Amino acid sequence: MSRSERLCLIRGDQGRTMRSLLDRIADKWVLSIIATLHDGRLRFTDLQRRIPGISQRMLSLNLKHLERDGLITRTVHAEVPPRVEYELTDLAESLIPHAIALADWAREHVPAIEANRDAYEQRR
Amino acid sequence: MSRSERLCLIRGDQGRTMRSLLDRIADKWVLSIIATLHDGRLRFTDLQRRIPGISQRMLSLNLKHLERDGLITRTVHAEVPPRVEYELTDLAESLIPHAIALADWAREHVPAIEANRDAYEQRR
DNA sequence: CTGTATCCTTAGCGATACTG
DNA sequence: CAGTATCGCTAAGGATACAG
Repeated sequence: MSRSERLCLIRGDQGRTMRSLLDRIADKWVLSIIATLHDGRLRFTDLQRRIPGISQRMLSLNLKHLERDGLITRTVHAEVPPRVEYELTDLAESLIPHAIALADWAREHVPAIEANRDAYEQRR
Repeated sequence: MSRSERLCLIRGDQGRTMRSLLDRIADKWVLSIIATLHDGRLRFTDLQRRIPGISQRMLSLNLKHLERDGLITRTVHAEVPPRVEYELTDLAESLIPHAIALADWAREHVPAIEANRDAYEQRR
């Protein structure tokens, strides 16, 4: 498949698929949650402690969305007090290399972007 | 650099850089603009015509942001009527392979995600 | 042709309080 | 412990009108 054919997926009506993905992973907290769960299975409170700044509400909402999309599993243990554990699915794992690739690009190039931005602000 | 070190860039305070990138490229229209400009230099109206649904306001705003960040160049030709052309910088070009990689992942896996979502909605 | 300004509605999200 | 419910603020974004 040609480069431009593959690019087509990014835009127009064909871009629905790509948008669907971006809408999911670009949420403010989603990548933090996925990266944190990459360490292994964790329960609600552990996640909240490991992700500084996230509210209970946002953690709950995002976990539900990720579960709905099949990116994490939610396991309830029949205990008192309740214990609920979250874990990445293979689907989510397969996304991690791409996240890392993007992170690498960011590490290399974002400083240049921020320099451009600062210079731009100076000029006005 | 280890996998978990590279993942660290995604979360917590170290994640500023990654967020900065995501905040840019995950905007509703940014990837469409970049993909469209990948065909070559284009002027304002051409861009608007090739990106269905984008409003004049959003195109203008996004182009300004992308220029500010050094991802596109803006060239004004001294003519009447005015002609302004936009073009990707090398910085933006270096991002394209990653966008394509993500698009490929989306093409392969988003159908599964949407199937999961539908099944989930059925259950409730 | 290439934008900017203004208005307005909606979506995201944090804070807080409450529940099984 | 693991959430849900409610409220209120803010910012994103579309529509429209206007301007250089």
